[in-house]
Amino acid sequence: MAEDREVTIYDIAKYLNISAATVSRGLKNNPMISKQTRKKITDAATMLGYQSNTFASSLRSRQTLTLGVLVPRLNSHFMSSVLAGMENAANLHGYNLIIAQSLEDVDKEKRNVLTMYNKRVDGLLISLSANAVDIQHLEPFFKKQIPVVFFDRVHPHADSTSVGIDNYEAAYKITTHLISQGCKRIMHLGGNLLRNVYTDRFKGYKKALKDHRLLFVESLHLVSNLSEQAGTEAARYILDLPAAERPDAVFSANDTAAVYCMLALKAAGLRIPEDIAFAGFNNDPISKVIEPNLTTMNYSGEAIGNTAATYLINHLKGSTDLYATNAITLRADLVIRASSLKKDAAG
Amino acid sequence: MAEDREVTIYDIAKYLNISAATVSRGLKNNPMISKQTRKKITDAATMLGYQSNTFASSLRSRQTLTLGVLVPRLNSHFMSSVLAGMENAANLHGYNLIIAQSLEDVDKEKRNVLTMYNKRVDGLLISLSANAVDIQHLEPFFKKQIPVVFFDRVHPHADSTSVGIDNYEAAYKITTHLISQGCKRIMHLGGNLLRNVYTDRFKGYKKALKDHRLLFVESLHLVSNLSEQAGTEAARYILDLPAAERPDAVFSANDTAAVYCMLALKAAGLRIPEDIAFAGFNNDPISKVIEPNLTTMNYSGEAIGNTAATYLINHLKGSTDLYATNAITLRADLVIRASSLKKDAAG
DNA sequence: TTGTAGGCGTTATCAC
DNA sequence: GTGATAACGCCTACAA
Repeated sequence: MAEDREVTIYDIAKYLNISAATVSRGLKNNPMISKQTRKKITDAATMLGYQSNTFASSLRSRQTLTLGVLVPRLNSHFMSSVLAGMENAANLHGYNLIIAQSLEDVDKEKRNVLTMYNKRVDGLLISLSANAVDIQHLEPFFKKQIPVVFFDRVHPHADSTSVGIDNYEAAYKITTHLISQGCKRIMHLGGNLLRNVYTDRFKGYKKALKDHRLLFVESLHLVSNLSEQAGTEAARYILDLPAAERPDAVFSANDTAAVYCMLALKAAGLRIPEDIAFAGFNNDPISKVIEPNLTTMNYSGEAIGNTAATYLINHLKGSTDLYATNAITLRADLVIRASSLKKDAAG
Repeated sequence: MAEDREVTIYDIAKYLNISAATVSRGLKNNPMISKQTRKKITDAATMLGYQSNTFASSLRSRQTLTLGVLVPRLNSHFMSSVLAGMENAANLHGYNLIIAQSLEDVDKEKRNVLTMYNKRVDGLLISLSANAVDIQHLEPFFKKQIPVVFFDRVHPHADSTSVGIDNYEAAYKITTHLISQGCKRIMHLGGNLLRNVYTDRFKGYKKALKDHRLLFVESLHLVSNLSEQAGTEAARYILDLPAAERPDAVFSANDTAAVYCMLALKAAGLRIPEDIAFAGFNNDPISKVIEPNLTTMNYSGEAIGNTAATYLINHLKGSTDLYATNAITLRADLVIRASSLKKDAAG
């Protein structure tokens, strides 16, 4: 019963007594074909239940209308916002997304890159895994001139563009804000220094200290994966410090670590911001729920995703030269909330 | 300079003075081919920079090693966990994920279904949009016997399987728990009743009321999209109620609405759980950050995603009959936290 | 164990 | 405007 062969343009052609070439053209609304036949074709197509075979088409036309997306982890608030933004942009232009995660593992990242290549994605959107030392594994793409756009965790490369925010400036602003609140011993919870987002935040933090004549203290710089657990451990670390060496503020490179650090310190009886002020990064939903609300850096994951995908697609459509722009920097705004308002709390 | 033609199995064949067929076999580790030639082939492949063309292969072999994933929204904690679980399972078995979101819009969902079909995904994983009345639009898949697995927001269909939790029982447990704490006027913040997850939670809630001789009160049943805003509006609604008609507990069908409702009520001076107890659903990260911590239903999005994808893949590989199982129900556990512990709070 | 030949469904290139 | 024909890169009977 079940007819297994696909309905092809040949079936339509036969049905209408015209050539397959004409059907192919008619289906794509090629203006060379008369309005009449075009209508006949589309009608016959729906009535025969025709559905175009994308990869037969891809094989011939050398484009897949598919973008590869490679992220460290799928399940973070920030990343899912980015994906939502990308999906919107892609969908708008008739592109699809094929998505994989590296789980912060370069080897998996490498395999994924090759898979994307084998699937002949038209372009690649990538945010690097924590421990990727270089971008050697992207060579196949560069060699074949398949456009690559980095987002968030970027890496400079002549044949690509990066989309992100100015992490240096953002961290500088946050740190300066804490200093303006009277904080003098500001701890930094940072991420893996192989990634620009974390080195830049670290540098911005140090520069702000320096500009305000505060000493950078090694023991107040912790590097971790910024997970819930890392936040809790940071709290333990702080509590174990001699009273005189305790920080009077914490600037965390993400909200998760900040919030879990706060929770543990609160449980230990410390008052925030009186005893210790806090600032995070990302404007994650939890930053608006924790008490006191967490001062943080707000920037839109959706905007980053949308921008990166749109830029890539425009390039593919030939309306933009990918290499005209090396970096696209989106805005990030300091959102001041109670967790860092030492002066108000005192007053 | 840039040689634009792809490196194909013919290039390898020519290079080694063997036939393309042998190369094709060798590349797939076909045991018919001698170990020696196999090695020669793979060596030549890497040295020539060969990368297999997936869709040329797909065109011929009629399988894409790609699964379509269709979700209402990408950017929720639950959904991104699901995706992470699916990606793990898919990756493990050599499958890829092509992902799209309907943004709760049936029409977009319909278009996406067709795109997935045109891309000839080997199987479809779908969670329905809020306002999908039927699953007429999945017919192409059913007709062609392409397996479909529903997850979370499911829909009964003879030719598919569903993966989710027992929402009815979960809601029953939650409501019973609130009743056991002495609550008598329990409000329910529910979602769109077209979706099983919300009708089942609603039914479980009503059944628990009935079993404990409590009246179901229409005015204590709100239907919304369960967003932050919906939570805040629910609080407004509660505050506007005459004192005698106010609920003494709220069971929300998700944590987001619960938490934003709590925040607004707290801001208005109500005490939780003394004045009004709370329970949510999902065990979202915010439920552990809000004060008091939110009682909720815990179930793993990753497990759901992983199970759904694994099941689908096993079916594709022929090791499972898709229709042997109509529904896979994963466990969900009540996580009791301070927000619902009226008795403790009183004591 | 390997080679030959034809076809998967579409589109590009010429013709007319 | 439309038609013939040859690719695109790979796989798989069948033959050797």
